Amino acid sequence: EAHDNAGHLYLVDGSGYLFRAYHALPPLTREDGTPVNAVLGFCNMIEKLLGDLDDSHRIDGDGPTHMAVIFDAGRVTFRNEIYAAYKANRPEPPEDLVPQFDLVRDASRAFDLATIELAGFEADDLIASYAKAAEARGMKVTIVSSDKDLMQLVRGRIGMFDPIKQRRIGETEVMERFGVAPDRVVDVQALAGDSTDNVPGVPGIGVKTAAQLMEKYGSLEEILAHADEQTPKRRQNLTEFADTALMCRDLSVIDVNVPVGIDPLDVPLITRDPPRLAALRSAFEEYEFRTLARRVEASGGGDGAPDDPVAGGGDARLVTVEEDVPEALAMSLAGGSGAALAVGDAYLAVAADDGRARVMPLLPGADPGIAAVVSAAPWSAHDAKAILRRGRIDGPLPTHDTMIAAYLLDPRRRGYPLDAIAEDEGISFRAEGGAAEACDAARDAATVRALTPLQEARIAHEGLGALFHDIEMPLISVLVSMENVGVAIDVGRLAEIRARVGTEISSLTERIHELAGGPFTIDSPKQLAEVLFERLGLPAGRKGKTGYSTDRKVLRSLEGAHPIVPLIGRYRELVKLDGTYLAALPDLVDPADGRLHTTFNQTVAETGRLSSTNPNLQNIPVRTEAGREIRDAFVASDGMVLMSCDYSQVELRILAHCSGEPALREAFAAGQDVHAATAAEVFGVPLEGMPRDVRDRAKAVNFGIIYGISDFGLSEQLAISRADAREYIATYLARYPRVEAFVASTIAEATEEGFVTTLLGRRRAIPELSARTQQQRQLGERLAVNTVIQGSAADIIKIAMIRAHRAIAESGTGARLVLQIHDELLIECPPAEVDEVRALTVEAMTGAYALDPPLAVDVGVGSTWLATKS
DNA sequence: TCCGATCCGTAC
DNA sequence: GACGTACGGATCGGAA
Repeated sequence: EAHDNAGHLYLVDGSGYLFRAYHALPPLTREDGTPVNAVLGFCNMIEKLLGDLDDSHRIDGDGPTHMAVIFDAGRVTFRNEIYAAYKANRPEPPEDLVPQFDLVRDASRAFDLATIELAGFEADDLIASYAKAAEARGMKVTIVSSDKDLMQLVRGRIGMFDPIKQRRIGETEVMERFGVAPDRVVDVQALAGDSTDNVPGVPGIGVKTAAQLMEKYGSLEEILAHADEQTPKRRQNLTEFADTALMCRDLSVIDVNVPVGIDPLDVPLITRDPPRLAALRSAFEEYEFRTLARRVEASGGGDGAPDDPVAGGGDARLVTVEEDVPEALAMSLAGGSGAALAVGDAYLAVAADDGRARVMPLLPGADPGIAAVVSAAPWSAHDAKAILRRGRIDGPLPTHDTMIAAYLLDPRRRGYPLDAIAEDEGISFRAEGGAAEACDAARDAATVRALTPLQEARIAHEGLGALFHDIEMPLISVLVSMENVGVAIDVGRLAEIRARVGTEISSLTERIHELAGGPFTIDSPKQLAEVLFERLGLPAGRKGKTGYSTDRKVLRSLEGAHPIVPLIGRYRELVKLDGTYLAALPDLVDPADGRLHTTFNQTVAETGRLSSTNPNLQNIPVRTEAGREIRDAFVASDGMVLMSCDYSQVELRILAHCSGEPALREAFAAGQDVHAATAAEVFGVPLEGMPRDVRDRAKAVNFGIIYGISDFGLSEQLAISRADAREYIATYLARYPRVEAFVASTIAEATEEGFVTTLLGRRRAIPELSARTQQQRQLGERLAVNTVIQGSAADIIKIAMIRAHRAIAESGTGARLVLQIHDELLIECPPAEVDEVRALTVEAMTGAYALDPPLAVDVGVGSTWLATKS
């Protein structure tokens, strides 16, 4: 505030960066054999830093006024007097790095930067001292380093910049990393240890535990004083390692007043000084850094640094970039036939018909320009959902999305980056006339524009037009809406469950270690196998690539053989819930509205299903009691209820429909329990008084059919012999001959055509069917059958989502779609409107496709997600 | 320090 | 070798 004009000192951790650069770059020598890879890395970093800082200087007036590069000098410092082993495990520097120490100091001076080192002190100490001195003079300080040891210095006007990750580090980032304020980082490190600095820490305590303890007790001393409140093992460790921890903390503290030799504040930063540029250029030429030398030359000439002309590819088409404002952009698009859009971090680009691209700068956060442009004319884009979300809007929809089109044309790809898709179609653009980021956006927009007609033609040719235009494209705005709405979660409830689960995990850990005869990492399958099968002598079962399996099936077979086995099972269950849900979900709550906002991915699953990430809300537990507690923490927002609408047996209904199997269709028509009906058919057991386990076996067979059955898989699932499994399958197919025919014809057709097709025309190529090995071909057969069924179900629920979204919107009710979990739609609804919303959603879902047997939907209402499952 | 492979376990 | 589709956490070991 009062210090606006005091200046801004940048302190570069030269030694830290030199080592990083050395390891990051391949060996590289000058013609005379001198190694220079680390010097090159260093120069590139400084160059980038100065370039970036020019930008920031221009944008917010926060650029550096002073800059110094600090190096370590010598390997022995005053810390070795305190602790002889300090950094003792740090190896001698590699041979080809040593000669670069001097070169890099020269390079630093060539940049005309204050270049500082002092015998007996680490760079960290010098940095801390200068930072403190500058702070006292009211200056801002930025420490340029990736070294976490320096994070303790962050406070007020002192921040960090990580040149590797290119991000600023303030107090918030330090809190994220260590769970405590910067000035307490040393306490956490003393507890958790740090292998790179040979700091041992206290066994069994990592950063997370250390942060929890700090949260509770406030300081290392207090934690040690209250060791008796911990579990026995931890108490012992804390007591035993108390002295080490205290010493380590003292070693880690950077708080030194170094006798300053050169004051960096005496060296103001000059970036565009001609003599400096000349010196720099000659230094680069001496190192034979030709690219850097050329860049200096160019910047000295006064013109902006030109892009590498080769970068865009030899035959790339040229797009000229022009900056514009949203109003003008929207005006120019109005009445036009369509525009291709691309959004980068900072720019929206629009490709026009004349080979030019207009770009407009975007504000951070919601930029109203996006809404203006997408509303002005028909548009297309690559990943339109991302653009709509960037603009915080859910429409108007584009007419074409190149990412989704590419997915429909080939759902087997691992990803759909625009440049890769374009390259496959022989499309290549380069852009000129704007900032690098603007050019990137412009190039993407031009690419989308060129790609669109090619894809449209292919979509039509493959019979994918209806699926694309009537299902996948309209689905985009449904997904945008659902992602924006999010789902409410009771964080307090989660914390309460977590506390309970944590206690049980601790006691399980203790008892397991006791029974094993000593501590080990239970989470490590390798160590667990060693304990179970060697130390305890239990019979080992299956082997994987690296050793004996310890998965649930193996553990179950060991039940009763040793008391440790059930404890491990329970431990696994709770650790899974803790790590995957209880610990992770609260961090992903949006502070703006206290809700979880997942991302639905429309182009990942090869069958056409959606997937959900960040967090994945399609695998929230429901099967075990402990898991259900987590589902119970998903709640309706105030004054609303949750409504869950599930398709009943949708995949088996699709199987019945596609096969035309009368017995199956009749079972559905009669409203029977289809698994029980199957049991009656296959095992000859009367429906009345059907035993649970018989029904369950039939259920497994039904699922087996859907997954593409094999005797091996079914035998594993049911823990029966392969011969018995084979028998089950044979009987099933004999009782349901049309299912057998459907499976056979699906495989035959897939083999013939090379792909399968779902009810709505979605395609998936199955190259496995013409593979060399029988194993691969059998996999192909299973994929063929499963894809038809799972993919058709995916098509149908996507239609249902569009219909339900529209029906809800038109109803004027306050309901809204919240989640899709493959065969379920979760809706948030005002209680007074439950009946209306239930009716219209059921209609939207059952009417999505004329299936025979018809689609059926089960609905549950409750105040939590769990409660909807009556 | 980072990243991929592996193992394991949640969901439908 | 392992009945389908996903996502993600933890460990471990090699590479940068």
